[in-house]
Amino acid sequence: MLSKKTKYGLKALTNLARREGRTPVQISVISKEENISRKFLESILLTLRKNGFLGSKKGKNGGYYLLKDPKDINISPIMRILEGPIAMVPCVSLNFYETCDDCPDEKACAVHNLMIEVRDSTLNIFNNTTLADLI
Amino acid sequence: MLSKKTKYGLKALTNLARREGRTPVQISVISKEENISRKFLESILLTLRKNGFLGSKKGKNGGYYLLKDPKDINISPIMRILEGPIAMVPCVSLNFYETCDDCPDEKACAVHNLMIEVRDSTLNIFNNTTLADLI
DNA sequence: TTTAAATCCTATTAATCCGATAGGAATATT
DNA sequence: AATATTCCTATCGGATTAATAGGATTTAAA
Repeated sequence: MLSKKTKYGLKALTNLARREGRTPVQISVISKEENISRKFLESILLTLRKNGFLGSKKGKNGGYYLLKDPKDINISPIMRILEGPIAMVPCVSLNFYETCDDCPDEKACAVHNLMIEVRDSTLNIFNNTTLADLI
Repeated sequence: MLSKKTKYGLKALTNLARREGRTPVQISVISKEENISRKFLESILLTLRKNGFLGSKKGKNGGYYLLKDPKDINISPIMRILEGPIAMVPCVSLNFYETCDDCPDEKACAVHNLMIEVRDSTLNIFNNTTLADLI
């Protein structure tokens, strides 16, 4: 299941992507438009900014804005920052790999190989989707 | 992320599928072979049996066994019983549908449409995979 | 017929994660 | 100086997860 954090993050990003200019948009504006708890959204936008997906401006007339053109923002890294691993098991994760305690031999594990398939097909979608595609 | 319940359930089922006959196999045997907590596995096998994916025999020499040939056991319904929805958001789930509180219009939701794609590609894999394929 | 071996069933627990909230510090504009 | 905003850290309640406990029930075999 996708966390609300990820869902809200994506919605906020597409909300920004839909706008014409790059003037900062305040949290409260996005919060209202997308029906997202203001405080929760605040923490989400903060992590997106810290990870280089958003710029911000403090103080009056401040807010958040996209740093690049929506068509140049791929969603895979966004998914990884907000949701964590794209893979369904850590032992097939490309960016968050962990061994399994129970598995003596990964290559022989039925679940492992199945989940590689799922990971690849999901990743294929994400890698070919930009914010512009989401609008 | 795939729950351990699902992972263990799939491993237990493939363990049974790998065997020749249909004689009951005891929980403790599977538990040792697959490195799964005995009690936890017990509860998993119980739900699999209650949902028609396994047969069981009580008492001495009892245990669990597959009811059908592994090649006739598709994993999609197993995933749904153990893991719940295959979709990443309830609003695109075929079997566990729920509306979103925040979304005024599903069809216009960027996340919704993206997650339909992911659901379809994942489901395509599950629908075309049987226990026999997992071995 | 007794004993042992197994599943069946319900309840409980400890730990973790998630969504949300609180409250003030820092900063920019007017 | 006043106001509006992001920034930051901390916390909370509830849900979920993985695992455990303990006994009831059933079956096979000695």
